[in-house]
Amino acid sequence: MPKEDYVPSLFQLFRQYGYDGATLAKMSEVTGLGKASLYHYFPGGKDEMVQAVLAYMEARLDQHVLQNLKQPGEAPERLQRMVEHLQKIYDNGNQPCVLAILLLGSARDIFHAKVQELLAAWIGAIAALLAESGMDAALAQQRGEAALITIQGSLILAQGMNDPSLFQRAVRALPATLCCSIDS
Amino acid sequence: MPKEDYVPSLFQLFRQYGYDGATLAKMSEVTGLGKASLYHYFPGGKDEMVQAVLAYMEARLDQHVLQNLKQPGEAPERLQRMVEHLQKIYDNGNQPCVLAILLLGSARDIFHAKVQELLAAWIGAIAALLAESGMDAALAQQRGEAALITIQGSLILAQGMNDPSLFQRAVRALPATLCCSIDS
DNA sequence: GTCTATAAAAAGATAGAC
DNA sequence: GTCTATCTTTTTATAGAC
Repeated sequence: MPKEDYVPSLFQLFRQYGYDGATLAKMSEVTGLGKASLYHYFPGGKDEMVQAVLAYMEARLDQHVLQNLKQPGEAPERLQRMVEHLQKIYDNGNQPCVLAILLLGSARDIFHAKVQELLAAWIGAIAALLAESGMDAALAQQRGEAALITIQGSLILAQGMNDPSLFQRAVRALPATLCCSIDS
Repeated sequence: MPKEDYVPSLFQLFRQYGYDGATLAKMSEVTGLGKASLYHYFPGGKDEMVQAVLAYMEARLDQHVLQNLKQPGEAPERLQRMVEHLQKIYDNGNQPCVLAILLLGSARDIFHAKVQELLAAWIGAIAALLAESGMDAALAQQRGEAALITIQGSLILAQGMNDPSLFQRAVRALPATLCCSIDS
């Protein structure tokens, strides 16, 4: 089996338990591999596994989010497609974001550069879309940041209040809110 | 020394490293106490320390946030006072929220009930303030949730983009946004 | 490639002296 | 109340057989 086959399980594990909480014992459990076999696929150990997980997240973002933002169509429709894919990636608000959990906690320093890169690309793609449809560039950037604030914040709150609908409602409102011409 | 004197150091440690990342060695370091002394103050070990940290967070929320929301005055002014205290608690966006880091990761199940209680009280206080100034109760609740989404999301993004001003701008906009009468 | 076995280090926790 | 010393368990990581 190519090692990519094990990455989705590890992705799920790291988003749920974080860097310190995801032990080799749990990895062994979710992949069905012995500890020694994990080191066969990932000689660098835990850190290399997280890098693979981040690469997997990057690919999902590219395919399912950024690509949709670049498709033809009106801005709200394109944002609408992004929102639909977000629901899948975050299981309708039931699953946390792996970027957030890697930013908080002791692993922050190790992976911060990559996480920042992914967040910046995401924000930039939304800003580009809005600017393309006539919005002022600075405002478009602000709105891109606001979109990520809403996504990350609603995921946290959905976890905290045990209410995934908080995430669903928040992201469903995004297409209209981001394109809205009034106020800051 | 009463054990309360050590809680602020532990609070700082847990918000930075999370449950799994905050080891007894680090606790010993930040408090200046030996491991055995930590168990003298907190016989229940790590979990009891986190509970003390959450109680400390609850007290800060009560004193600095909820109390200000209940003071006399117009709604935007009262929200403004909350925002000023938030800047202190989160060090102008440079420090993460202990509630968020305890929600993400392996400790979620242990402390979820308490974290949910604190989030709910916070949301409820904002909703009560808005309802008091004439807003529809359901909308006020939505706005309270939106406020927490913005706070938590902007803290995540401030960490991720290494830009505390993301938090500062987001929370400074809150008083006007929450009281705004248009749209949803 | 996958396993068993094992080593080495770190973490959580306790006993008992002072 | 604080410490040193110690113990137990967990975690990370590797060696080597199949």
